[in-house]
Amino acid sequence: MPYRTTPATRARLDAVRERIVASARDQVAEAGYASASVSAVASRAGVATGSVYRHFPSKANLFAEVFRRASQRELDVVAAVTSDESLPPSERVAAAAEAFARRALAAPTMAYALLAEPVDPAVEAERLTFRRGYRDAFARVLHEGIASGEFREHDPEIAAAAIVGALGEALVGPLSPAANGRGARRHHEALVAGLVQFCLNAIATREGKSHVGARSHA
Amino acid sequence: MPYRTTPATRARLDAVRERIVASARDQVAEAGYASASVSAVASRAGVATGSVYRHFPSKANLFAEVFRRASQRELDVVAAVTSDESLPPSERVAAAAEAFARRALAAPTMAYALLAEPVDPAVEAERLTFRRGYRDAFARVLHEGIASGEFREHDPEIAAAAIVGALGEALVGPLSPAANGRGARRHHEALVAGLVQFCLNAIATREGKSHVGARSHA
DNA sequence: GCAACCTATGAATCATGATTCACTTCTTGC
DNA sequence: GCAAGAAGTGAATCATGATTCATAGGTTGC
Repeated sequence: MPYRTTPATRARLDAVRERIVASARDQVAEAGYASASVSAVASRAGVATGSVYRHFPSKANLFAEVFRRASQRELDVVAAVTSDESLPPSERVAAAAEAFARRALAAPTMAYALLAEPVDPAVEAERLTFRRGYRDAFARVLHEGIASGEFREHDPEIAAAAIVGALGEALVGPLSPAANGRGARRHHEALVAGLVQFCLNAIATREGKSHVGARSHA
Repeated sequence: MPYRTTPATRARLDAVRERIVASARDQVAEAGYASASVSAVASRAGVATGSVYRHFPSKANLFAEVFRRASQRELDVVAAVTSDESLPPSERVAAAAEAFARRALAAPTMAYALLAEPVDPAVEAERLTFRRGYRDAFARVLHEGIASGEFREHDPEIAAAAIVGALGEALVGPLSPAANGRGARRHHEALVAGLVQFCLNAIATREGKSHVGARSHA
């Protein structure tokens, strides 16, 4: 048997695969999904177009992984906040909304791609999965808050979906490619504060303290 | 001058154009934008593929018109409600949210196409225009409600965008092609009521009456 | 009926970009 | 160094679906 892949080769292969994923991610982060053709990604990664297909069965598959990883990172942040038992539910909701918005505004092209840019159906499926993840994360803390009396009676699933939608929609304007350079820090601060307030108002009972803190989760 | 288009010919031409628009609309309403190829629309309208191009410079242009008309009808309903001076602001918001949700649920495939399905950039632009329209309609009534003290102090633009997003996101699940046949009337009623309540809570001051009426705007 | 000149047709063409594949270039174990 | 086989290459191929265009069929005014 004159050839058998050695661990060293395996490692090099893995590194190339990783470089392709990173290149795809960077391409999306810099210029959006629309700009991310297979050959653009390949040449950015320093490999030939065809080589991409030695590591991924299809473009859709590659980008599903790219989106999955990027979305997971975002979801992890939000989920960590919503399940932080050291805080009362209302503060968790506020901090999670704030983290979501702040991080999106800090990486607008990527956020737009993850949230709203037209993508392959397979990638869209990935997106839907994470939307549900956000919904679930919010739904859990809403449930707790209702049980503790801190939040009004309501269907946590519906309210959670509404919160996710409210955050997404209010951010898509500022994030969209059309809104380039217009976003002064000033606007962003008001936007974040307004969104946090909106979410809290929608769910908290009256006496809820109106947290608009500046805890950073970026 | 042996030929000059007569009014009769003009009328026939206009009728064909209209039939093409209607066919395109019906195709989207029945099977979504993805199914609406130029030839599908043409054959549904009973004309040849090429004939479509005698009335529209491009597919994007045709569908921009289709989306514009359909969206305008929806927006008109919502705007009529939000500007109905015979009602207090909170009831206008509630009725508008309810109308939006109910109408979307009544025509799910079309609603999904108008709200969330991937479309041509030119059509997407049309969609954004109408999103802004909804936002403006809500923003106006929010502004009034704030002035009258019925609503909390807040930035009407941000809250309006959040309301539009909340409605859209919470509806997209039930509307999406994946959610076929699952939607019992029962669920829909709870969803509509939940959404109306969410929107009202988000903006009204505490003493606001919690309207969950069944006024039909379908 | 006829010249002039629209309108309709739908198969062929184009454009885009993903995917393939015949070939070249490494790696490995001996 | 060499044979066996893996990995890399990138130009050619494919797929999809919008768009064009040479041709056929209608209208109009006289």
